Amino acid sequence: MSWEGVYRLVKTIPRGRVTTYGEVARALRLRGGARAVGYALAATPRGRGIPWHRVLGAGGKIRVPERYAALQLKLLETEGVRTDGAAIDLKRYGWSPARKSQKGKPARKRPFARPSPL
DNA sequence: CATCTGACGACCG
DNA sequence: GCGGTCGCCAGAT
Repeated sequence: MSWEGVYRLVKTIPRGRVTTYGEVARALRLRGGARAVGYALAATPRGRGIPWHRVLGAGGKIRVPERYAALQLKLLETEGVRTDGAAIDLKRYGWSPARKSQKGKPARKRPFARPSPL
């Protein structure tokens, strides 16, 4: 219920791109921080087309329990996202969610968004 | 109402 | 680079 915001945002992550728990938390201004996003995704309702696999831990590390890790990698590879050894390269595939309208600061350029290699 | 249960991340030794 | 601490929240039992 209260995780709706998280699910909505996660659904906007483009195919072939990934973001992190931290990014999602900051975009939504969640008090619980990245942890809250983790809680939300842990309870992701199935069958709603929520691309939970596009959310990674800080540094692009896979952060799902063992039983889902292989599936997540498979889904990502299906979208053209290759793992760079221990983690996904955020410089390559990282995507920043649009933040909730800030006051003064007009969304400065993040060092994140980079042209997709696809 | 009390507890338990998890997909985090910054920081420190 | 690895392991521990700490802040944090909704839902199920």
